[in-house]
Amino acid sequence: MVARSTQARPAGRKDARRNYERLLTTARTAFAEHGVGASLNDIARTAGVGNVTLYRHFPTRQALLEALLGESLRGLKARSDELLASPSPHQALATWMTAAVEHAMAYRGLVDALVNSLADPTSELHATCQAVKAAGAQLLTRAQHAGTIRPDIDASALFSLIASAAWAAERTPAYRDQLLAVMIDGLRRRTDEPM
Amino acid sequence: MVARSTQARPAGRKDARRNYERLLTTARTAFAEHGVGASLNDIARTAGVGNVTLYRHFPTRQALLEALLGESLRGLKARSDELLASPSPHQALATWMTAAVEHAMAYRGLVDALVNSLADPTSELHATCQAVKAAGAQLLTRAQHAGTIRPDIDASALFSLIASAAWAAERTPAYRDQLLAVMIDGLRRRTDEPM
DNA sequence: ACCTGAACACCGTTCAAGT
DNA sequence: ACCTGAACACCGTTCAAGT
Repeated sequence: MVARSTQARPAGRKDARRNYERLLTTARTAFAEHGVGASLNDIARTAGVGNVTLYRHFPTRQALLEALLGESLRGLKARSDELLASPSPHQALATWMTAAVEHAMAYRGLVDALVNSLADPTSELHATCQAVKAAGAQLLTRAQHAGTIRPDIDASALFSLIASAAWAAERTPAYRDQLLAVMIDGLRRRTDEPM
Repeated sequence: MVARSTQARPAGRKDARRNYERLLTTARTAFAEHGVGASLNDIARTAGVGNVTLYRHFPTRQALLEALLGESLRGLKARSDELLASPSPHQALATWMTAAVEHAMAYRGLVDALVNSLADPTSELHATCQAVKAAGAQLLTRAQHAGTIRPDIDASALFSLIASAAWAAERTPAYRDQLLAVMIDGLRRRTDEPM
């Protein structure tokens, strides 16, 4: 298990640390306003920093996202651990899926970045997304073992489902709960064939 | 009902018509290769045409997409009409949803464009997407009337669901059928509460 | 009427220097 | 060590002219 901390706040020169923090807070507001596609040059400019300084600290956009969201996303693992102790495996999975969708909607366009990074081992977000997927896998297999969730679904399919819900909910927020309800219901193991 | 034909092939000067056709075929292969985000300047260049010529024929990227896909997308309306005559309202909806997902996956990134255009009345794709949504609505309400589909879903939610399936399937094609199966199953009206 | 090449303001990325 | 401003090759869009 290679769970090394990605919280690598630089401990070097004082101005370097100051620039690092300024970039993070500027990026946070820029992403919140313009989505994850916000101009990086713009972020550097409003942070009062040369653009190359931004690139040195965060070589890619995904590195910046990891620095901003890694901690929160890794919180989904802790949430999963908690829920594993709850009485209803089915309800635990549903609750966690809802939380995961919320996390993936932190910024406009974020879901795309998350899904892309899961498919790209060189992405700085890759390990984080894999951890989220693994956290979901625990709850999924427990619910499958309990017999309430269809057994043909694997962790990757669950991740895709959550991502697609977040993607749609980002565009039509009014339908967020309904879309999630449909998907969670669709995961239920079929016991009847009435139609 | 404002269903005027959008097949407005220009009937003016001969070179204008030739450029129009060249742009269409070039755009088709460019979108197929690079997704709907393909460079428009590049398309004009390889079509052997000035970039402004492209913009005159197709003021926006969505206008180009409409010219390329409008006919095929409007085919979903015809398909819906056919399926309205089929014996099983439930199966008819499921079949049409599958077809709609396939249509939305014609080019990489297309689903995004379709969903955006549905929310934007000024888009050249707007009317086409609304027609698709309306086609789905017919099958939806028939199935709801038959009692097999949950009654709280409306046409917009169905469109969101189809779009999200297409979005996810574009990234993880191996799960396409499974994601669709989950969603279609989730639309089923709940008759039991076993859990 | 319809066309084209060049310009414009952007983008992410990389350069050559500065202290 | 760490920084910056300027350059590079792109993008979509618009310009001033051409025939």
